[in-house]
Amino acid sequence: MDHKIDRLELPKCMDCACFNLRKAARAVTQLYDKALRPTGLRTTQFTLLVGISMLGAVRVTRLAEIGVMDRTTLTRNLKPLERRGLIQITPGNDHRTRVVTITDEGQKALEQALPLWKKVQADVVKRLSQERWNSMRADLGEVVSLVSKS
Amino acid sequence: MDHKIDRLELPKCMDCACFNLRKAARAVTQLYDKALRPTGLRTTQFTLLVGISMLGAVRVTRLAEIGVMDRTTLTRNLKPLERRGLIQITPGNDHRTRVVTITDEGQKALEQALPLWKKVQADVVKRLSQERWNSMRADLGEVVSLVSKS
DNA sequence: ACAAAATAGGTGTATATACTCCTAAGTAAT
DNA sequence: ATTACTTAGGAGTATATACACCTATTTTGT
Repeated sequence: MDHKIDRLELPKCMDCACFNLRKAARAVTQLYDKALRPTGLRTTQFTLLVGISMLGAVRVTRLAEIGVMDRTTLTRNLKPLERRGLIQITPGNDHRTRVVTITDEGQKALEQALPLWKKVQADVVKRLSQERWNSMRADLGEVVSLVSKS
Repeated sequence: MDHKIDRLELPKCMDCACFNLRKAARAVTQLYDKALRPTGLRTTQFTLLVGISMLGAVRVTRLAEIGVMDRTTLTRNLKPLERRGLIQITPGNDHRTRVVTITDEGQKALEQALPLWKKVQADVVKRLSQERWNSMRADLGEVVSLVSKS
């Protein structure tokens, strides 16, 4: 019994949107994480700190929605930040909720990380060209909204 | 001491290439994983099976390179496939190497998964439009090659 | 032939991701 | 007021990801 899959079918799978997006995400993550390494922050953590700092005080579920991230994923991603004292998680007025805020330590870490992020971001955008990155970012947004409506 | 970060600095971070790529990757992964769920395969696993099936017999490091994936990540990603008997890992002629091959079980799983993948892929491409996906895929490839040359 | 260098790969550890199932607390129906 | 429903969130489990460090094997320089 030879396989029933046509030899021409499998190469098509290299066009997989999920594979190509994940691959690109892995690649840039390595680049950004390396750039942020002196701060001890991963890019995921940096992004969370930025969001928390901007929002002031935010519920867990809301923060998860913004990142198109599962709520339970966010809970786990907050752990290392809390352990390092960069954020605080306290019960909200609605006693079901938990509110996340950034600490002074967190602000300081953010100040330290910001110039490193700016450098690697500028480098990536420059090498892609600003136009290409603009259209790419729009496309990525389209992908996200497409999935949200599923 | 009020924070020294200009109020206009943080919103710029929402343009982060890493954040936007990871976010989009999370979104599509949820879509594809859901589509493949009846097979018990995650999209990552499906992609690996496709690659292994196409390449016939491939060394661990080579397979990792193709996916722009850390070698040790691949090692761990192969584990669930091996445990389910979908692939085999055997020592190569060069006794340092390990060669990965797909099993009959793996071929069968692939046959089962292929139409489900085709459906979700076609759906995504259609909703994005073929043109947009084409340009997007080219952009993603550009990102990967950009990072590889760092 | 043998020591040094290079190569292939795995383990330990830590983070990232999400599904299923569970508890607690608020809200609505009667 | 009490029950039913809904909402917010965590815990258990499993996969995904990669860095630092380790071992084993091959290649290379002499």
